[in-house]
Amino acid sequence: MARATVQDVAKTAGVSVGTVSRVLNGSPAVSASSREKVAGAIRELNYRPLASARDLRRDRTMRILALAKNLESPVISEAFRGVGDAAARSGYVSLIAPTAGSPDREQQLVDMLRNGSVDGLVLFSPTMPDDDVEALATQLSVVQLCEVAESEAAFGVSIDDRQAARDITRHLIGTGARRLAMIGNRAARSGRLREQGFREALSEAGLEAAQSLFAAGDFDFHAGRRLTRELLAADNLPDAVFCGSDTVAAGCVREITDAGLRVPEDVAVAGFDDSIQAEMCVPELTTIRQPAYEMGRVAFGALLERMTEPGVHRRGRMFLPHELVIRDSTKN
Amino acid sequence: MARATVQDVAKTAGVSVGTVSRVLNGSPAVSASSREKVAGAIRELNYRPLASARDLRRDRTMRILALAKNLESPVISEAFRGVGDAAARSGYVSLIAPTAGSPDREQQLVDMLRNGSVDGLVLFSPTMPDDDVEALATQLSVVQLCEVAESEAAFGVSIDDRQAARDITRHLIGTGARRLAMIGNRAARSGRLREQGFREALSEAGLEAAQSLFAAGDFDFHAGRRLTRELLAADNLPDAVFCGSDTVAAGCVREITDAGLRVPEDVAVAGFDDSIQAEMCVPELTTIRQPAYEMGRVAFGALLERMTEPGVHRRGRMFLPHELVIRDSTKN
DNA sequence: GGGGCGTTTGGAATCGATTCCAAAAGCTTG
DNA sequence: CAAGCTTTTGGAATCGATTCCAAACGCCCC
Repeated sequence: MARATVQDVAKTAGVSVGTVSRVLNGSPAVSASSREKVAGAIRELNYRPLASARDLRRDRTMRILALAKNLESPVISEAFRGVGDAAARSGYVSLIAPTAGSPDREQQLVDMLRNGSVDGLVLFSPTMPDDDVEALATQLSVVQLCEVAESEAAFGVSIDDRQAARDITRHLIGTGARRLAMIGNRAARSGRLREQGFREALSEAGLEAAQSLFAAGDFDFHAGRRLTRELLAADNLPDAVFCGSDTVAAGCVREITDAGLRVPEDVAVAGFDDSIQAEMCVPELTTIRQPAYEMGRVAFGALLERMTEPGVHRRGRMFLPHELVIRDSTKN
Repeated sequence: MARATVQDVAKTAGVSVGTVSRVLNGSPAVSASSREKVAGAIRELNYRPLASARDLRRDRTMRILALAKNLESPVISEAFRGVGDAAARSGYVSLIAPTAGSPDREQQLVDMLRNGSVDGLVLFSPTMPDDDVEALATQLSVVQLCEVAESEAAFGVSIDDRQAARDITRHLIGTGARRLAMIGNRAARSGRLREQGFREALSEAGLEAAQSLFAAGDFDFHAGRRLTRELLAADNLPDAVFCGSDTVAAGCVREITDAGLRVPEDVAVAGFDDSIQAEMCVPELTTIRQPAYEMGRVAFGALLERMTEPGVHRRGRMFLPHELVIRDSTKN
C-alpha cells in the first residue's frame, strides 16, 4: 500500500482536494459535515501530508538547524535546549548536526539552508571564516551562538567572554595569587577573548603572565592534564591557573593533585562555563556561569525575527550577563 | 533578488531546463559546451536546486533523523558520531533531535519520518511504548540503538546489557565483595536488563542484594549522590556498589569519600559505559566499555539496508561485544 | 549527397499540497 | 418567491526539479 495522497483522501471522503486541504489547514470555510467526512478518510487511510510537497508550495519548512562542532559540551547541549524549547513554542522543529570539525561536513550542512531544507541556522562553533559567516548572514537567516564572528553584518548572542575572564582573573588575584598561568584555546573565538580578558586583568594589577599554554587539538580533560604537566615541569610554579573550560580545569586539578600538590593551597584553579564538571571535580571549581539556556532562547528569538520579518536585520552582538561562581578550588 | 530556479539558469545559459537538470545530476548525455554554459549560469546566478522540489520529485530526501532523550550522555554522542560518519559515507545527512523526555516532542519528530521529511529514523531512547515502536518499524525505516524494545518486528543494536552487568558484578564478587548494592535506572530498558544481570550474578554466588535503589527522575551525578546517601544511612553498609552509569558512579564515589570512607578499600564502586567520567573520577572507575561508535555505524548500516532494499526487513536484536575495564575503584 | 546511426536537445508531464477564482448552495428578507 | 447575501465547494494553476519521449543534430560511410 503506497502512501495516500490528498487526492485519495478527497475521493474517499467524496469531496474535492481543495476541501481536504482546507480541513488540513484548519480553514474556517468548511462545513462541519465535510470536516467530519475528511477527518474520517484521513484516519481510514492513515494519511499524512507529504512534507516536500507542502514545503515546496508554502516556500518554508518550519524547521531550523543548529550546527555545532560536537555535542559533548554541556554549554552547547544546554543552549540547544533553549533553542529547541523556544522553537517548539513557535511551531518550529529544531534539529542539530555536529560538524566534527570537518569543513566539508560543515559546508554540506550549511547547504541545507541554501537549498531550503531548513528556514534558519544557528551557528554554534563554526570553523567557517568570519567572511563566510558574514556573507551567509547577509543573505539568509543565520544567528551565531556563543562563538561570534567579528562582523557587523551578522548577529550573535554570547556572554562577554573578555569581561568574564577579567572578572575571574581579578578574583584569583584578589585571593593573593601573583604568578598566574592560563590554559587556553586559541582555536576558538571565545578562547581568544578570554585570553585578552586574562591579560587585561593582569596588567591592571601590574602583573605578567607566568605561563600561557594553548591546546593544539581538542580542548578536553586530557588536554588539560597534558598542558598542566608542562606547566608543572617549568621553573616557576604558578600559584593560580585560569582554564578556558571546566573540563580542562578538571584535568588541571587532577594533574596538580597527582603531583602531590594541594588545590587551592598550593595552586588555585579556575574553570569556565559552570557545567556539571565543575561540581564533579574535587575540590569543586570556581568558574563563570554562562546562561546557556537563556542564550539559546534569545538566539532563536532573533532567528525567528530574521525569518519572518524580511525588513528587519539585526546586527552585531548581544551580551547576556555571566556570573562568577566561587567554589573551593580558589578559596583562600 | 529572489531565488534563482532551474528556469532562470536555463534562460541565462541559453539551453532547456532538461539540459540544466542533466548537468546538475551528472548525466553523461550532455555536450561539453552545454555543460560549461550551464555551469557558468549556475555560478553567475548563485543557483542551488531547491530541496523540497527535488525531494518531491525523487521521493526521498537523503536525510535521516536520530532521536535521543538528551545529548549529554557520552555514549549517545559517540554513537551518533558513528551514525553520522557512516551516513556521510553513503551520501546521507544525519540530523539529531532531543526529545527532552516529552512525548509530544517525540511524536512531532517521529512525524518527520511519517511525512517524509526524512528517509529513516534512529531511535536512541524513546519514551515510546514498545508497541508503537513495533508498529512504526513494520511500516517505515527505523532502527533502535542502545535501548531496544522487546519486539520481534523491529531491529536494534546494543551490547548485551544483562551479560555485561553480570560480568562486572562477578568481578566485584571476585574481589571479595559480599554485601553488594546497586543503583539502577528502571526507567530505561537497558537499566532493567542490567538489574537482571546484577541479580543473576548474585544468585550464582549464593548471595542476596544488600540494597537496590532506583532513580526516580534523572539518572545523573546528583541522583548518584542522593541515592548513595540513602545507601549509607541504612544499617548494613555495602562493601560494593554497582551503578548503572559512570556519571552516577562518580556521584556515588563522591558521597562515599565525603563520608570519610575509602574507595575501594571500604566500598568498591563500579560504573557503566566507560565514558570520560570514568577517567575523571578519583579513583578512576571500573566500568563496562560500550563500543558506541561502532554501534552507531552498524545501526546506520541496517537502516540503509532497510531504506534501500524494500524486500529485506531485518528483525530482532544485534549484540556488539562489550568489555570489562578494571580500574582503581574496585582493585583489591 | 543521402541513408542510418548514435548523441544531444527541447519540452511536456509529473510529483503532492495549497490557493485562488468562480460557481453552487444555503440563507435571509422584503 | 425572487433578489441579494454569505457560506461552502470544485477545480485549475502553481511551486521547482526531474524524466521521458520525440525530434533535431552531427557524423560516418557508402
